[in-house]
Amino acid sequence: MTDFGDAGTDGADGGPSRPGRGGGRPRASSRRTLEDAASELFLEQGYAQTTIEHITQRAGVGRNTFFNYFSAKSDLLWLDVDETLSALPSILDDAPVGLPPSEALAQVLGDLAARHPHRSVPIALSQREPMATHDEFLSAGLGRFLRVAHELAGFLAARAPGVDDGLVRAAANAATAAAATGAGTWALAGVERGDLSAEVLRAVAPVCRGFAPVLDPAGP
Amino acid sequence: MTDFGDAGTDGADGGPSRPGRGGGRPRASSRRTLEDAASELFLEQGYAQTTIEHITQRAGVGRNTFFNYFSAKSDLLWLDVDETLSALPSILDDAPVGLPPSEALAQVLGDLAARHPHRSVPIALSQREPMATHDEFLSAGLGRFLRVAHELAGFLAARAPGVDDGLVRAAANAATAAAATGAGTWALAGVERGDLSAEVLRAVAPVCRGFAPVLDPAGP
DNA sequence: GCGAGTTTGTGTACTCAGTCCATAATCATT
DNA sequence: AATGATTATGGACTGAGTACACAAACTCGC
Repeated sequence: MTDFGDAGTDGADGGPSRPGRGGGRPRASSRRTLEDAASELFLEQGYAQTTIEHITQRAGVGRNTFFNYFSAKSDLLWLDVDETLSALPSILDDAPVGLPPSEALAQVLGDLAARHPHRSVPIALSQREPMATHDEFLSAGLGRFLRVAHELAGFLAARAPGVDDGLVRAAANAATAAAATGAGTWALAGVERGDLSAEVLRAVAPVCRGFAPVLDPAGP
Repeated sequence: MTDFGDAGTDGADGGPSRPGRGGGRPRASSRRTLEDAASELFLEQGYAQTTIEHITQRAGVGRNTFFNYFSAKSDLLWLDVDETLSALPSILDDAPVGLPPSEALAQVLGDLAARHPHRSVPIALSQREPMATHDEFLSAGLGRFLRVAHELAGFLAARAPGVDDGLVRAAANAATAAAATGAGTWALAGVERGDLSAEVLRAVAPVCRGFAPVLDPAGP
């Protein structure tokens, strides 16, 4: 359950707090090493069969070091997703102010999807069959879902003042659910998947259309 | 992670499989006892501080008996919710066939909410502050969300043949998210909350309106 | 160089959820 | 009774996550 705000757009760091960089023992370049070891092991034997000890052994570090870089095993399932999601705040800032809220909502989610690296399907989904609907997968997924929805709700509340708070949150949650659905169908579409952004927009558009009369100030 | 199909509309049983009832050691009426013990303890000391051993000790049964009735500690957070959700299949069956799919979707969710006992706020939400966004809460919540959404998607797919499967799932997921949002605001609305069904419909209606042009056969 | 402060790595020990398995208890049926 | 089915229970185990103390490695000021 990392904060997904620390994934960094460049792959430089992440992991323990490194505020001013004032000295101290240097990292053993462990985070990337751990990610790679975990990816290998998940491919070889599956997520459930891979223990944290396995991962740290292959990475050549102690077991506790794992928790210096990740707060849960399930974080490993969403590595690329977290990096993409970390861009959400800046995308929200960049959204043009002239746009009606319902359209801005769709555009923001489309832009976020466009930022995702092509062909990068999260391990969570490649490991979906063996783990079915098991707890870690679900917990980690909903945690991310709620964070996105919460940020969107704040965005909408600022752009659509005066609108009932319950409806704002309903719009944010429904849009997030639709976006996640679109991303899911894209990820599971096999080798020749199309554009992630297009798929997300296709799923989100009806939701935004439906909430337009509620969110937007005055219809045309 | 019980199947939430076994909660039974009458409070009779639930727990281990009891297909034909052909004899065998009778239950020590433990399920209800466990529920009560857990509720007391959660109120007294909070969810996180209450271990399964505490619950079973107060209930006067062995620790393993707990897992005869619940598959996870987090099941205790959603007791009434599970009972309400178990009515979904029959509600789906009873939905009038003449209705356009988008309207049937809204009606089904409203009917489901209407079935929920008044004033019954799930423990999950009363324990929300102390446990914040902790894993068990999230995992259990998303599991239930996905089951509802999956059933709705099947319902919609049958009622709206020919519609793209991705859009059907997007509609089901978005509607479920909106419904859950409505239920959440209702539950957190304090002492004088209004009608759950009305709150759910208010949140779901825009989603269904938005998906109407996609789902319904031929607009007027 | 040398110590002070800081950050990361790591070993030990612990709690607790959840699983597995063997066995005892209690019923209905024959 | 003997049998079969079902539930209760105890013991042993795995593995995630936490807490804590301490060692290792670096920077900076002196």
